[in-house]
Amino acid sequence: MVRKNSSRTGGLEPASDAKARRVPMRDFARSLPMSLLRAREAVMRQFRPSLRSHGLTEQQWRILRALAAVDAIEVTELARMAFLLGPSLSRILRDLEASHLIERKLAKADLRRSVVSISAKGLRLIEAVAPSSEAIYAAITRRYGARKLAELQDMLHELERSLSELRVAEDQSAESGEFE
Amino acid sequence: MVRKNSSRTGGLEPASDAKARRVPMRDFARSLPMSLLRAREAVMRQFRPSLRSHGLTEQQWRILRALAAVDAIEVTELARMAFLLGPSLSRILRDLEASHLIERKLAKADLRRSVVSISAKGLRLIEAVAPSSEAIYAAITRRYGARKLAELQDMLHELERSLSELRVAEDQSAESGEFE
DNA sequence: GAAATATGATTAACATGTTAAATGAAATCG
DNA sequence: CGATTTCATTTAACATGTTAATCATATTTC
Repeated sequence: MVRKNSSRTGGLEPASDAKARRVPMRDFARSLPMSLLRAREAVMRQFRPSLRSHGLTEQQWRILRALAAVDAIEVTELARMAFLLGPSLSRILRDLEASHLIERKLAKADLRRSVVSISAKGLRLIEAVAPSSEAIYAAITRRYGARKLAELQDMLHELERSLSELRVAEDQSAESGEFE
Repeated sequence: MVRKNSSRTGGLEPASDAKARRVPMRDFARSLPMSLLRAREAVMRQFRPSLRSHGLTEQQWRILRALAAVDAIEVTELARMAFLLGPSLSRILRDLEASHLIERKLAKADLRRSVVSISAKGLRLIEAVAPSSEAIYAAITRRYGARKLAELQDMLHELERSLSELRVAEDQSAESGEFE
């Protein structure tokens, strides 16, 4: 029910032929991943200039904010909080530490782990950025509507929750395709 | 109204102090950007293994699908369609061309522009990937609910639309903060 | 129509995403 | 307790995101 038309057009001149859509599928531009990507980009476009004017990337800001919410935290837990993969986090922590925005020390009980915390300098930076960040968030909320925004967040969390129960289909080719 | 507590804690031992939150702000993990990021990641986690088994990245797949929907298209328009920045697109097109999945030629009327189209090999690849891709999308729709999914997409598009009218505040520090 | 300006596309440089492999330390097994 | 396995983190390698700069071609201006 998917393989619409097997238009094997042979080796034709690609631009001087029919202008009709070849493999339509589910109108690509309106797919869920694209909708989510575009919406997130529309939001981040509002924040990036402010962060950038303070020399911060989006991810660095996420880490500093996560650290500001706790006293100290292990790297793995920080990755979960800031929703970053280990390798990204590892690099960013190295740079933030070099900038003296965070501090790091080994866990006494387990030398594999290290514990990260924000520095006084990092806190000052957060306090410098927070006002414009809050103002932007408030402007977005005003524009879109606080009620609708809360509803959207609920639906996003529910999407995330329901997909967490869906096992990913690894080698689809070897399975019959039906799961449940 | 933002600068909650200016807890300039001096040069203290960062881990042996209070465990209370220092700069709470808007509970960071539930911010709109994080919600959108997490939701999108939950969705893409379903698709990536299938794409990967065909040697495709998410972005390469977006480009091929966009190209499959048209006969030929200029690079700038393709960037708009696939929602990619010029530099990313430029690199990916170079690689896709080297793999003979796309074809490229100069526009006769304007030698600055080039026109891209999908190749027969590219079409075959799409037809090979589409079934599992459609199956995954169908599974997501079943799980979350078709009605709710459509509603979510509407809300995302409305968010994107309403933010497009919000001018970004460049140098917040130099402005009085109110816009409208 | 030559100089200045604007535009389409690419390249450069640096940061992050993504998967695999490596490294070092802790836990487990025999 | 020594070998194996597991675990936390980092490094490696490659692809993309992001902004600035470059390059070639078009357009505009005088």
